[in-house]
Amino acid sequence: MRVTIKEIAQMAGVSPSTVSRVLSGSSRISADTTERVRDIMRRMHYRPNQLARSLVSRKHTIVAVALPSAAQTSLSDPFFYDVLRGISVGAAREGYHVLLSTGGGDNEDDGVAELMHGGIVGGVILLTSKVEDETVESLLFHRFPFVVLGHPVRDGQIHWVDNDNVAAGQVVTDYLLSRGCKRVAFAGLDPHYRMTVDRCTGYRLAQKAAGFSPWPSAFLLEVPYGDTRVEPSRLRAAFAGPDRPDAVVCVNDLLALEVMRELASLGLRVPQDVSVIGFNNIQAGRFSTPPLTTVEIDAERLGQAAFGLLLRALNQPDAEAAHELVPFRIVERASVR
Amino acid sequence: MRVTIKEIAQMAGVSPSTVSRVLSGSSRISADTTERVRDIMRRMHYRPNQLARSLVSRKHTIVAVALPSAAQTSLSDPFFYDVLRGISVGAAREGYHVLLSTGGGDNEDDGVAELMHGGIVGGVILLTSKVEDETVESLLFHRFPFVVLGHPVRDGQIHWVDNDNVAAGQVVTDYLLSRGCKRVAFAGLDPHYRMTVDRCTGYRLAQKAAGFSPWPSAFLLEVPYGDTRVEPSRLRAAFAGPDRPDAVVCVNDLLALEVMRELASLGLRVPQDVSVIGFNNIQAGRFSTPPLTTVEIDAERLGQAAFGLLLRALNQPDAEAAHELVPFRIVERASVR
DNA sequence: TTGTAAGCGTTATCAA
DNA sequence: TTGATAACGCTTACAA
Repeated sequence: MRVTIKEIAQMAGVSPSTVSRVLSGSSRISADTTERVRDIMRRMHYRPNQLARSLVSRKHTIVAVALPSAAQTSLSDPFFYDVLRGISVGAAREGYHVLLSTGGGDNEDDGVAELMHGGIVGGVILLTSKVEDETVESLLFHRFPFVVLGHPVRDGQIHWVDNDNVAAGQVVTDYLLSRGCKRVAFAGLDPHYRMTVDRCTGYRLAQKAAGFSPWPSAFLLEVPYGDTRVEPSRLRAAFAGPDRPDAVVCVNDLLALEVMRELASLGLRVPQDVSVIGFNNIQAGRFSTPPLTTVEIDAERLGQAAFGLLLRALNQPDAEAAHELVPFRIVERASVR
Repeated sequence: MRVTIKEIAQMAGVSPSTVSRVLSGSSRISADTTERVRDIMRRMHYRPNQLARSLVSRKHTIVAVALPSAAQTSLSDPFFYDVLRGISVGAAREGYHVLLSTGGGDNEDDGVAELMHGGIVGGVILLTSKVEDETVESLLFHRFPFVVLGHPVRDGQIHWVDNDNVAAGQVVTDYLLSRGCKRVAFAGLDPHYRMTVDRCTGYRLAQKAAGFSPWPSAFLLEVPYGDTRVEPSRLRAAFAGPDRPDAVVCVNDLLALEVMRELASLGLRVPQDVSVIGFNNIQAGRFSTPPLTTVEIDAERLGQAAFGLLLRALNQPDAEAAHELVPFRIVERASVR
């Protein structure tokens, strides 16, 4: 049997409420009793029962992280782990616990609804890359604290953290151009996913700003989100003639790695013939040949920032929605000439 | 305000206990009321408060995963992600939630103690690779359900899952020998970590069984657990003379990748001059040059198995300690000749 | 088949 | 500065 507040009270010869006050550091308790109670708590290895505690106080010490419904997908993307680490670090520092929610198996809304009404957690961080309106609407309706990781489409009164993906797309393209590339392709656009759209927008802005006449439409390689490779025939087509691209911006590292592989099989050398750059700075990019130049988006910091905003939302439920942009930086390796 | 069991009861014109019985699917309730109550619950989007529920029933719907104290370390090893995925998948299927515990920052025992006495979780899976006796003793003493992932030193009455690391070391070495390697080195032994010791034992057994006279002691490269590379000078020494190894078994992939890199800088070709094999099958191994031959230890399945055992421990607290060995297999790529 | 009442371990509101 | 007492939302004997 676990030791409870009552037993501590009895042993100390005080009432449970006094013990509770000691626990919460209430000032209006004599130093004497405080001392005595503290001592007994230590000796008995007493820990307050968090369940009982939050049941009555309505303060929660757990926050949930909602992963995209397909646990299989999300938990194999290193990106999510870095984010998760950031969240746990932030949470641990503030005495919070992190609950993993993989979407319950059924639909995602259901998983989040369960979290909201289940009473276990006080708030939730949505990692789901394609935030479904229904989920967000429902969260808002119930005034349940949440933060979205990734710039949502409807970004009115909601907390979110993200990189500035437009800027990132632009910076990356500028970088390529500054290294002498003249014809830059873009791989990985999926119109349904804002992140890919934003990076592509940046790419276009950079191109325009540099005064290039539009590149062939074959340079824009769409890839359904989550797919790890460009359809080979389309890639080959884009890189066929003499007017082929001399660089590719890839929307994530995994895609970039596969593109490099495909390029090699076409007899094109990276970076001599084609420069390649990715996003996310995954571990595998350090070991490829050549090592992949990429953008460090600082997923861990994204996670920490997300937790930070959630904490704020928890403490000041009526504060205005906040946003946070986490800086990124290019990691120069050898896949760009 | 969240809808509670009382309101449902009132709306249905029954008592709270009746609603509770409907909730738990008690048989002794008329089909009529069951129907009516169910209907109202649906319409009101009612969800039982898990906190209140487990407070009184002493049944928990959350299990914890205790990561090694240094969250930084563990959450950057892909192995842990795969394990985590396995655990969440298993948990989700059984209606459980997974709580991440990064060890609270201070010492690890403290984190686990918090979990035990905090009343939030019903059991814990220890991922901590170097299980500290104190933690385990304390868990046992309090009869708190737990499962260790990794074969613990003192494996008496405790649940654990693991690969058969001795067998794995043996199979891997046999594989190398069968491909014509004659002088096999071993990198990554750390006497404090059973996993590395076991794999090394297998390596030795295979060597002996194949009838080789003992290889030079320089072939045994110790590396502190967690370190990602062999000390370069020692590696160079081992691969100096004409009697250098023609193969290396590396205790994990990251180490193998770094060894390959180092070997290249010594002017040795993989696999023509030296064959390299790793463990864990991390993503980066697919993209190295040459792609890394490795052992798939099925971390995800380890995770699922761990949850399975924990579930059993939760339901039958007095059952005997169970162990489970998860099969492994060699993933043949190009780093072995 | 259903209701009443007690209690899970804590906090919070009154009084004292 | 402290102590009763009533919740929090639920389950579960014990009655009816």
